[in-house]
Amino acid sequence: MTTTKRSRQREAILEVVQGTKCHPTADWVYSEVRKIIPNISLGTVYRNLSQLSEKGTIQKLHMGTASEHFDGNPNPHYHVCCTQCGKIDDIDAEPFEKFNAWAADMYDGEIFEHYTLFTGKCSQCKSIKF
Amino acid sequence: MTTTKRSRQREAILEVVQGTKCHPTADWVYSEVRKIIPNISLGTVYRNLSQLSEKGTIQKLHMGTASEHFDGNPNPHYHVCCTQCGKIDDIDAEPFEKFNAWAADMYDGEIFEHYTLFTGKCSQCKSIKF
DNA sequence: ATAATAATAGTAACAGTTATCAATATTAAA
DNA sequence: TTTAATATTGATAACTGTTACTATTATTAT
Repeated sequence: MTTTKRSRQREAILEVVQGTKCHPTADWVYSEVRKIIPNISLGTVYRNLSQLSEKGTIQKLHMGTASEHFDGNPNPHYHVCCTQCGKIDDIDAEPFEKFNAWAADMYDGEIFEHYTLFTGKCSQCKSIKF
Repeated sequence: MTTTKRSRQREAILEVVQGTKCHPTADWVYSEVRKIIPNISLGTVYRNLSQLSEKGTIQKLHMGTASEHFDGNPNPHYHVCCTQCGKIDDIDAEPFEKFNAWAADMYDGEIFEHYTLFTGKCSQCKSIKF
């Protein structure tokens, strides 16, 4: 098992991901990190985002879109995608375990976990009169 | 709004998707449809799978993998991905509406729907002794 | 200091998908 | 039935997000 060496790039990437609630894509992280390390390469961003999510420091989120999103909060929690503005909000709550039990009841195999994405309307969009 | 003309290609594609429970990718559909129409092009398969899922005849499933999967059953239902063999099983049940209510309770916006993928072990893998 | 090697920048390659376009097939109307 | 209009096709190029490659640089343990 290969040891890990620190790098200023990885630390900057982690800071960017942990410093936002926007659940960014690799490209967004790249453009932000370049403000700190202008000549960082996109490959480095991808490499470190993968490494960090494999280590469990951050999360990789599959939003059903072309590109992956990342979340600086490694704890399992749900997300709501606003159908109006596209914003991804957190729902900070423990996993809804009853759901697994409910599914297991209708499935002849075993159920381990569930990955859920909610759609909805965020509070800002909700309050816009039109 | 542009009208639709029948095509033997689209009908073959639909038959293939409706004729399997394996939740195939475009590539799998392509290789199957070629048994019926050997010179069909991959672009045609993609084009029709998109069109059919936009029309609501089939479903496009985001499995969090590189390629999209399709489901000949257009009715909303859940899926379980076996962590051992990768098979995607159906759970034929109505959406678990309580889940939306539960989420709405902790969210200051509105909740419309949820998309869930379960992980687990399918019945075949479950029965294998090792 | 030095040696070992993890990480980098830069770039090419890759996979899945979408776009382009001339030729073909389907449909509605004459 | 021809004809005209146009949706669809096969073939292929282009595009996007991501990963792989490689020589160079940075980090760490000795």
